[in-house]
Amino acid sequence: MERRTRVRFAPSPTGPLHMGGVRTALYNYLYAKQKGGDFIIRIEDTDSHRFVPGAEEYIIEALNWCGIIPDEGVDANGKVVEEASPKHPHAPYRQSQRKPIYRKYAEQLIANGYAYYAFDTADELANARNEAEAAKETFIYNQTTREKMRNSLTLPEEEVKKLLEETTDWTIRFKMPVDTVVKMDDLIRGHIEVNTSTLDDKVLWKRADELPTYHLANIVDDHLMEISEVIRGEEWLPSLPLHYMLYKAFGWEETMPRFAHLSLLLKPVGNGKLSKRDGDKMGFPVFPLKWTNPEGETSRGYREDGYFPEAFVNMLAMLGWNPGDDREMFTMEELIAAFSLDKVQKAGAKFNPEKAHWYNREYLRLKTDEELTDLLVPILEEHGMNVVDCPKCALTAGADFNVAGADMQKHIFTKEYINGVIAFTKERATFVKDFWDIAHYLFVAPEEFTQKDVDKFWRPEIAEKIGSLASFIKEYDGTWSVEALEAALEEFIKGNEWPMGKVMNALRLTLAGSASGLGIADIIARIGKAETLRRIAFAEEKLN
RNA sequence: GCUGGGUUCGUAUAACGGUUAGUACUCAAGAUUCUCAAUCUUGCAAUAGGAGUUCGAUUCUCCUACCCAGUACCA
Repeated sequence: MERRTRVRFAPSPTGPLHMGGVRTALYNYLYAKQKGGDFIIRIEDTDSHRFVPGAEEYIIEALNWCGIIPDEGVDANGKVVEEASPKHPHAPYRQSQRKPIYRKYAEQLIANGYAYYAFDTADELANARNEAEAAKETFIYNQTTREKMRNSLTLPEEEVKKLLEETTDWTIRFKMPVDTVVKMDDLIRGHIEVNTSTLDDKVLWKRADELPTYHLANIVDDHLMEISEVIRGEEWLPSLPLHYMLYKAFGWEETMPRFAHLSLLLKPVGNGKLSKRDGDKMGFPVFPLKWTNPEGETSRGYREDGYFPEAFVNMLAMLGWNPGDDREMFTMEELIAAFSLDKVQKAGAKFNPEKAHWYNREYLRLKTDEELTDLLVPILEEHGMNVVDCPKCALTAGADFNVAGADMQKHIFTKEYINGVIAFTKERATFVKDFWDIAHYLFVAPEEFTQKDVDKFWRPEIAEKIGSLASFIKEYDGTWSVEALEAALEEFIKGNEWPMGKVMNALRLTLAGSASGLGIADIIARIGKAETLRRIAFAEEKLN
């Protein structure tokens, strides 16, 4: 029997989506798209105490930034769907709004002997745990202890009835069978067996807020929404037997989804899973987008740090999955075509920030100069630069453009100029914002000079030569191009039998403020003759 | 503690039971250049340990060690 592929990503809106969560969503999405199926978003907000404002919106925006677009559960405006429609037949997709659905399923379990009412208060349970702890044991609410607790299995029928009507803090618990081996299959991990005697009687439904717990809501909704595969984090593996038992108790074994448990993302060094703390300490984001929590604390995001979404997604996809060959660069389309659950790694993957950088650099090189120009313009404007589309448009009245298209005095630059800067500095950058650090002196003249380089290169015997060099540049009337200038400078310096390296470094110091950086001819060709002479004069005055 | 999962260079990973255990990132050296990057070349570096099955084990089985998760009226 052919079953339509329907998978879901079911986050809990208790905070920003962690990059591990993004990976889970991504794998679900890739799987669904490859099979021509549906990728559904469902919000699991059954814990009324842990709701965080803005978290749901954040999650959807983050997935959207990554290009992980849901087919169902979220509408075109990025809102979680509340009203059923042909495209979203299972609305609402927020579990808190599905509240009325769950109780009858819990009651059905009781009617069939798979669950029972439990009247133990939070205090009673806490006491039982403390006592067990004192005796160096772990309290577990299961077949060995439920006989001693207050529930519908131990209390007289009359009292149960009374408590159900008169109290509001009871729960419905699953009655875990004794000594039964649950045989499970995981798409990634293979066959797993667990004995039910090691499991406890999980709470399925709470009278206090009339909401189900994760386990009940999850099974009921996956069934109702006709989910074919559940791809989720490894933290759920221990509850898989319970979920199998629930499908069986409901009589839904025939349509039970297949399960795949993904390993966790681990911290780059040391042991343990990746946490926000690691990111702060080592200088990388753990969230896709910047997040400000209700207390006002902010966490950096990949987007705000300057990562391209394609690079972020590509990097994430390769953490714990491989295509079976040596390819490393994948578009979303290529990922969809190549993805396979049996190539997903069983062990947890340590996140490597350096590889993330590498991916961004590769994607930056793939962008055209024009695309990068558009991305760089806002950054230049933040630094006080003015960017115009063309030398002749209205805005540029009064500007005096050099041959490269820049007015260095008024800080007005044409897009063509920026384009040219990007073209020859592209392979030095990892992020778009790097262009400023790499080439800021192609926009503004240096006012300070690196002391270390001054000490090393601004020696009297060299400094005196810079003056003659300035005269040479002033008199130069050849082609104003990188190649011609480079040849002319070399000929002049070598012709005078001056030390090439020392003179050039001293010259770069005057032009760029530092001895290391872009090629001399590259700088001069772009800033123009007037600006070159001005900078040399300024440096001579300041350094001599 | 108990239950479950996991273990190939520093990291991510490849290898029908038969390879000099491959690739990428990082790192190092060399080439190149006016410097710094970039680029190119080369290099460093791994099957957790022990038994067993087999002609042969990274691959299959068991034990040990270590790591991770779960052990909530949280998801």
